[in-house]
Amino acid sequence: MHRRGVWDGMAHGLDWSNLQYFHEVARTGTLSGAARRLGADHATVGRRIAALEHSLGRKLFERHQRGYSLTRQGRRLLAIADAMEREAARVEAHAGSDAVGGTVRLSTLEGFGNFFMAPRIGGLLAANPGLVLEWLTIQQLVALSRREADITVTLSPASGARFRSEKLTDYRLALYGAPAYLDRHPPIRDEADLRAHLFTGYIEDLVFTRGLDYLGDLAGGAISARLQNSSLGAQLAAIRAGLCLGVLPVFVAQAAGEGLVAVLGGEVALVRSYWMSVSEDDADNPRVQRVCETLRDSVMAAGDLFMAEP
Amino acid sequence: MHRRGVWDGMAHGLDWSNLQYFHEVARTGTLSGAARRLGADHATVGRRIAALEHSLGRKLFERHQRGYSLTRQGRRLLAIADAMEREAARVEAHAGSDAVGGTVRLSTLEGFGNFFMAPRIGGLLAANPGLVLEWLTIQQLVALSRREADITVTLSPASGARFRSEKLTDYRLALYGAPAYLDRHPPIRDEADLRAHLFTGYIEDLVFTRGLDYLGDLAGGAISARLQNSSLGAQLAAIRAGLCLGVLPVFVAQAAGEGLVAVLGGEVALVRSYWMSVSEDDADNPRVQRVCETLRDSVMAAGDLFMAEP
DNA sequence: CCTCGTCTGTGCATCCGCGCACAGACTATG
DNA sequence: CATAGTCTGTGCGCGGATGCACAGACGAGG
Repeated sequence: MHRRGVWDGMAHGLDWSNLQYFHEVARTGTLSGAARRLGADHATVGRRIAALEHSLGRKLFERHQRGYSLTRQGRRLLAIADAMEREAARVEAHAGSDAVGGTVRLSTLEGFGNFFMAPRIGGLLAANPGLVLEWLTIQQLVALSRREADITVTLSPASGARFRSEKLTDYRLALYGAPAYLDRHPPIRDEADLRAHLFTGYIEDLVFTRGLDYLGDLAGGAISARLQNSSLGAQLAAIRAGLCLGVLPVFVAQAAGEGLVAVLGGEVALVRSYWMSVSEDDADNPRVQRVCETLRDSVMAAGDLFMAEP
Repeated sequence: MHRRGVWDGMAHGLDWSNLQYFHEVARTGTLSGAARRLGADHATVGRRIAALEHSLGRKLFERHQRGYSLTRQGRRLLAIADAMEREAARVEAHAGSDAVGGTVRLSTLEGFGNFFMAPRIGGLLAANPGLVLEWLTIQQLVALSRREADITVTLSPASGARFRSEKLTDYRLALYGAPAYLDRHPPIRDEADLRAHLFTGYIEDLVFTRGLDYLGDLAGGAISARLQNSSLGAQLAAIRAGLCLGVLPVFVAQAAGEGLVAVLGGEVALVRSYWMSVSEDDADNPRVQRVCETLRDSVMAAGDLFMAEP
């Protein structure tokens, strides 16, 4: 068995160092400049770029006499490398702060957080004067690390044994449109009629969280969204303004008030679930428990709001 | 000059490879397991973990006879490494898709996107039947790479010469509360009265986008938010529900309709700006231009909505 | 108790990636 | 035209990181 060489790539996945080199070359535009910043030789940088291109099977740079310039595919990769760089920068920044005083960090999906929980969180703050709540509203695109927050609410239980997960509730989704939109179009009688319509939905490429690809479940998957937005709030706004149809949780539509009509009421029946997860380490922290209880109790008190008929 | 060694760390920043090794050890819990997955020897993995700890000056793992377990500081680092891992995974996933047919990717801040532009985007889609719009609603926490989208709307012009930026408009912000909240509390006559109140705002740690730290500008910086949320929509919901006070763009408050009263109307006068940036490469793409025009025209047509008095 | 399988930790010889040095090409400045 | 300062690309010799082998410790299972 021979040793692993640069050109073999790694056994599993790629070498993050090469991405780091790539990022620096893309930033500075030259091998030499990147080499200076990395504390390495330009020859080394060139070799690692070549290795990365080889392992991806793609040309990332246009070799030019005066430097390197990104190809189209390189530009796409740079967006990702940028994101990694941003994370890496946090290592040094956050290294000192050990955080935590009276703060609890909670992360929830947009629908549950903004349209259900936000108006109901007052009691918790009133009853606990020392408590500061840091609340991340996450969109489907950022499958945020569960370690980033003390408590997370997501669509599926946390994998791995380091977390305790419990189901909060199931909830129903339905297809909605605005009266103005429905008046302008012929009546919709069955799923087949849907194909002629304009839809909004999540951005397909970015759907990490499994279970948010609603439209695929409709009309045999023949529907796709021409207006794709990462935010539920934007989708709601577009539907209410009468631009298009879209799938919404029933409780979100109710919270939004007037201006929404369920299309094909009974036929389109989607159900998803909210799960609450808390890290094993924090499970017995009283503050964290307090917040968990509030979430649980609020869902309980809401009765059948989540499973209501549209 | 001697060569750079593992123990020296890098000249600038840390070695991403070491983070990759760290991530794998944290995941598997053993050096040997990580080594197998990485296609390396357990001795190598152990040395690199030691090097990372040395360069950070922190102990990341508890050495145990049966494996490695994370320390408290290691757990914090893992959250970051997880995020990097997630990005790295996209490299291989996205490597194939070269995207782009008739799609344009747009990213906007939540206020501008969800509360202004979303209801006004219908004409663009109607006039361009082939166009698919991928629309990222970004929150303040994710200072998303501008390369991630074809067009971005942010609070400041893009730095660097690779982008063309233009100012869309200034906009005004004011302090709002719900009638129910204001009725329950003594009248607010000047900024000093604000100190007794409960506020919502962005998560302080995560404010990357400069210019979203509204509360710091009020009452001499003596105010801080006990309810911190990364999403404007959630803050709006909390304010409307009468839980607290908060700063909102005036046009957002107007779009939200009833249930909001401006506090200290004239005195609290905050102004920010929206900038639209487009990559140099895409500037002459007709589809991209079409979307840019729509944004420009919509803002223009809105008249003084953005600078309206509360 | 013994054996097997797993884990970490540590010398040691080896080899591969590294920095170095130099060549060739282009630009800017005078 | 000449010179100085960039840049990339390519051999070459070297040394440090790597894989290997082995020791020691622990748990499971017969």
